[in-house]
Amino acid sequence: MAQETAASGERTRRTHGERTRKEILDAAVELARVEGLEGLTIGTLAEKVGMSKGGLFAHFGSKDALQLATLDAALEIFINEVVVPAQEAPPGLERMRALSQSYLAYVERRGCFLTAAAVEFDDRPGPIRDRLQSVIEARAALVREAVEEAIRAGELRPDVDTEQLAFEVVALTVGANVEYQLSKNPMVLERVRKGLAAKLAAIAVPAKGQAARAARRAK
Amino acid sequence: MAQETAASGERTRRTHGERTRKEILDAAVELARVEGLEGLTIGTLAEKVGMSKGGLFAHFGSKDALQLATLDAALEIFINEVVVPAQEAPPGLERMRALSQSYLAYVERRGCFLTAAAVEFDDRPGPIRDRLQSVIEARAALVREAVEEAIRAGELRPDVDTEQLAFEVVALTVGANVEYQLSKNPMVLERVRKGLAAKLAAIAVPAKGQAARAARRAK
DNA sequence: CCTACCGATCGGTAGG
DNA sequence: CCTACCGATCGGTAGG
Repeated sequence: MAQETAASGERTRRTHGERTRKEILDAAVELARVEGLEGLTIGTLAEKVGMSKGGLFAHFGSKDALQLATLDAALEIFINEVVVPAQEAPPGLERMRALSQSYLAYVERRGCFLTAAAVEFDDRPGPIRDRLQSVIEARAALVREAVEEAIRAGELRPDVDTEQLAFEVVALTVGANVEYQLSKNPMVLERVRKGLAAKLAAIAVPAKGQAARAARRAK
Repeated sequence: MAQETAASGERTRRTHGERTRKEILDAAVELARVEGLEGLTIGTLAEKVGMSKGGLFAHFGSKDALQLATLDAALEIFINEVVVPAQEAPPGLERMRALSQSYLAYVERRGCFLTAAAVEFDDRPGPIRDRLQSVIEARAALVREAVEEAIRAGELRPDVDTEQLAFEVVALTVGANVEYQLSKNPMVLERVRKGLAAKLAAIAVPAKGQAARAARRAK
């Protein structure tokens, strides 16, 4: 999925250009993580990658384009570190758990760029806000799918409110991210894990012996 | 609690100075809600309140001081709109519900300034970050107290993990705030309310008839 | 990709 | 509280 061999004729030139762009965007993501996408500055970024302002500017054409490209680069990291690893887990309950685990590991390593950008741009109409809205909707859909798979697989009760559960899982982890970034208290991460585990256990279809009782209780 | 009659001798002059400062800070909070505390600018703020840059600057002495004063003004609003109304509810489970309700109403009206500032400053060491950390700790303590009161009043099971429950309530509402600010989808607020209600119901000491069964189940 | 520049705005100062 | 100013930096342009 990741490997795609290009015709080697043009390779050198294009590879160079794309590497430069990638290096710029890696630095931009790192800078924006601290300063925000609005605080991201062409001058500071140029200095960080050892390039002139004009030279760097030529890569993007406007600050808006730089911000969008930076957001996309951050989303690529999100996908690589959160979504892809979870996709390797079997669909259903296990994938739900894998998604939460990989998200929390990502939060612990670098903080959730998506959350930071959403809070920064929720009052700034424009292409960045639009993109964030659709990405956040896509994330919710991803979790909903995992919930639906778990129901189809008979791992979660069929009467589970899919949207509601997906919402709670996302909100809990996002809220934990906010608190963790400020406090860096590892207990925060432990508490989300514990809370999520308890929540899933409470609505899981119980194993063998308890099944009859559970069915009666659920009516 | 809100009314305090001052000696009327100096009233005019002092009242004027404080009203000006209050007007400035009200405008600052409004501006910072959109632009962030870092995006808050002395020039823009001066223009908004119809004052010269120099004149406004003299009120605070530095941008840092202006940011801190703005944060404090926003916290005062938070206390007035979220904490105080909930304090009028009887301690325990009802106060927990009142806290969530007033917080969600505040979120619906204006968005949570605390969350926005926390996300903006979680990577910026300094007095603002320090203040945010202590305020967020104070908020957690407030919720924990309400949980403990509910346990003492016999409304929640005595084996409830106080810290864990307080964490989950706060994280869920904060996560919902993030999503709501971006989507403005009223369903988000409904889902938090539903999620919180279900969570509390699940650990509440059940009324009369169910008490024995619940006790056996909890073991 | 560079240098050299533009007008605008930044936080802050001085003098009144 | 004002005017007038400071050096630095902003996003962006031009010409190479």
